[in-house]
Order: sequence, then C-alpha cells, then structure tokens
Amino acid sequence: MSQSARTAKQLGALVRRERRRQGYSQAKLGEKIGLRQATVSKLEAGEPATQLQTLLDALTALNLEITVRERSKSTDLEQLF
Amino acid sequence: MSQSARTAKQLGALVRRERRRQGYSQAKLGEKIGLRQATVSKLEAGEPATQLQTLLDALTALNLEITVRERSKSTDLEQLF
DNA sequence: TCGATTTATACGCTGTAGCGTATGACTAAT
DNA sequence: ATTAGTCATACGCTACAGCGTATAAATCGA
Repeated sequence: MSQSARTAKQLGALVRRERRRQGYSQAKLGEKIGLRQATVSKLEAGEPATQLQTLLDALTALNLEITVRERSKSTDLEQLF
Repeated sequence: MSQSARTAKQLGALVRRERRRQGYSQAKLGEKIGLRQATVSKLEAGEPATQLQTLLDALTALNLEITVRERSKSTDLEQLF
C-alpha cells in the first residue's frame, strides 16, 4: 500500500497519520531525528516552506520512503478544490 | 514505473533526469513554476534545506507526484555508502 | 571552431525555518 | 477536580533560501 500526495498539506497529513499509527507523539518523533516538537507540528500542518530535509528526516524515522511517478488521473478528491 | 528516493540528493537527481527527459532547461522549468534558474539548479544539486514547496512545484511542472510507502529492503546501491 | 545555450555561482536583500525556551489549550485517565 | 500527556503557538535569535541581477564555466550545434 502507498499513499500519494501533491501538496505540502497532504504530505503533512500523511506524516501525522503514520506517526499516530506507529504510536509516537510529535515530541518522541522529533527526538529520534533531532527536531523540535514545534517543528514536527509545522511539518504536519503542511507548511510549504518546510525544509525538504525535515520531511525526509520524519519519513526516515517512520521507516517510510518517497517514490515519484507520473501523476495518476485524479482519483483524488482534494484535487477538485 | 516509479523511482524511489530517501535523500535530497536522490530527489534532485531524479528531478534532473525527468526534466531532461522532457526536454526542458532549468530556466524553462523555472519559468513554468515561478522559480529562478538558480533555484532549480540548487534543487537538482540536492540541497537539503530546499523548501518542500520548491520540490513540489518542480514535480508538478513535470507532471509527477509523490507516493510514500514503507521502505523496501534496500535494492538501492546508494544505500551502501 | 566558435557562437549560442545551458548551468553553476556570486552579491546584497528580505523573509522565514528551526533553534531554545516557554506557555496555554485540549484530552484522557484517575 | 487534578494530574499528566499532547499539541499549537509565542518570542528573540541565527542561518540561509529564494529573489533580481549578473557572469564565469561548461556543453552543444552547426
């Protein structure tokens, strides 16, 4: 299973979902990767100016990785707005 | 087909590959998304502090999207270093 | 070979991420 | 109700992304 995302908001939501699923608090996750709880909070909020490294660190801590592929024909509801 | 990446460098390389494949210069691509040629250059160089939005903009212009999934057991050579 | 295109890099500027530290709001469990 | 845990948000700070502009350096094509 994999989840796709085209916006910072979607990526943030995805990180939050996974973090919760794995039973971490923002603070715990931040600790693992050397980021403040506040930084994790902003990442999950979908701040577009977040540093790429911050996202990558979070994904690493969650044992996730990015794949890039051609855009699928939008099954994605959010795209309608 | 999809390409996976765990580091900013890998993502940058991936963007460059796709951009070239689609026949754009850095300037052309930047133009499409309102970013300077210099900014695209740094993104492709794998600057980790690049803004998430910059990557997302580039992917959009290239008609790509991000997928996130569990890390696959490393078939990835780069991981060895 | 030699112009033309492309890419890396520079300078000075503005805006803001992430930092340490701290707190208020919300939730859950006793 | 009180306590503990979680998360959003704040202040002042430093570092640097991305901006416009500009120019070497590298690459490409005729």
